[in-house]
Amino acid sequence: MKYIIKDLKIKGVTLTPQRMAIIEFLKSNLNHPTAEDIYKALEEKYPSMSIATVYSTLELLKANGYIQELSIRKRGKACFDFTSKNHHHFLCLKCDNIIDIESECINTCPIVKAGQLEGCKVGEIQAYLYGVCSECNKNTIKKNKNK
Amino acid sequence: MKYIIKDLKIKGVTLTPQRMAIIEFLKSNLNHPTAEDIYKALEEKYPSMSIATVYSTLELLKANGYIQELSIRKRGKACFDFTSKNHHHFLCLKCDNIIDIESECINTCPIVKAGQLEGCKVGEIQAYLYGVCSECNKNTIKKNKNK
DNA sequence: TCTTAGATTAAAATCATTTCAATTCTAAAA
DNA sequence: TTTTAGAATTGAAATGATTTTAATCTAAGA
Ligand SMILES: [Mn+2]
Ligand SMILES: [Mn+2]
Ligand SMILES: [Zn+2]
Ligand SMILES: [Zn+2]
Repeated sequence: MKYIIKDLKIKGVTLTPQRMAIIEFLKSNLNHPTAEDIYKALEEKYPSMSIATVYSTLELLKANGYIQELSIRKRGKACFDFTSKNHHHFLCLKCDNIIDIESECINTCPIVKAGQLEGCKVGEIQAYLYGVCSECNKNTIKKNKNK
Repeated sequence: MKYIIKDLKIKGVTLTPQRMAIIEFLKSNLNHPTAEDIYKALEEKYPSMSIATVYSTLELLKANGYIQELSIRKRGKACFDFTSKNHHHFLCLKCDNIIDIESECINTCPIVKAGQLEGCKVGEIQAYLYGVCSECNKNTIKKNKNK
């Protein structure tokens, strides 16, 4: 974790209290928070912080490869993932929770290696699955029983 | 193609000229147009058409499973795909073109079948790849040679 | 013809994100 | 330590995609 701080310093990035707080928050909240989530969580401790700072810091962290931005919510807010590791995501359309899915699938995906993308340089990959999570499924079953 | 018209009629959906035009446009423009693309393309023939009609028709078609909505552009416009077939998408970050990638990968993806999603009901799957397309790569090479 | 539900429209509203100009902070030089 | 220039932060305004609203239109049935 500390390596980010060191790393950013080496790159000449100024580590302001606001940036530190945002990094700290992301580090301990791996549940894919939105910019607003971060802003609201920090406003008690940093009442003067602006949402613009949150966005610019997220941009900075993304540009340096520390976080990933997900556009899993169609027409909704972006959310952020404090990792550079490739993995899938599942969005529950009932409770809006996002579940991480670890998988080699993406990296070993035959498409990326050969096939329809000759000549293309592939950087980022995001796979989004949509449905109803097990928790919400349980609740649905309960409700049906009560009828 | 005609089956959609028939299908929608059976479902009791009114097929207005606007809706027909939008369906027709989507049918012959499989390059993932945005709502605005559709609106602009049709405004000559239907000068009175509203962008709200485009959005509501897209919603209707999506709800009935005729089109897919892609959120591949982070913080950008949604775009639409006149197919229910599952496939990947590649977005070129230089020219903004989207390339279709056919693949069994998604359906046969081991994650979906077993693993971390027990109890979850998975509906839609979208995989987005980001990078530079072969065309844009060529241009980059040319530019470098001229230096 | 009259009625009614649904569809369309233009305009206003919403909401996430970005931009802007003014102010404040940081870090390095003097 | 003081100065200073550049970078970061702030609050507010602007932007842009999408949604909502209220009025109007249209087609089918009574
Ligand atoms: Mn994740
Ligand atoms: Mn496609
Ligand atoms: Zn759920
Ligand atoms: Zn390209």
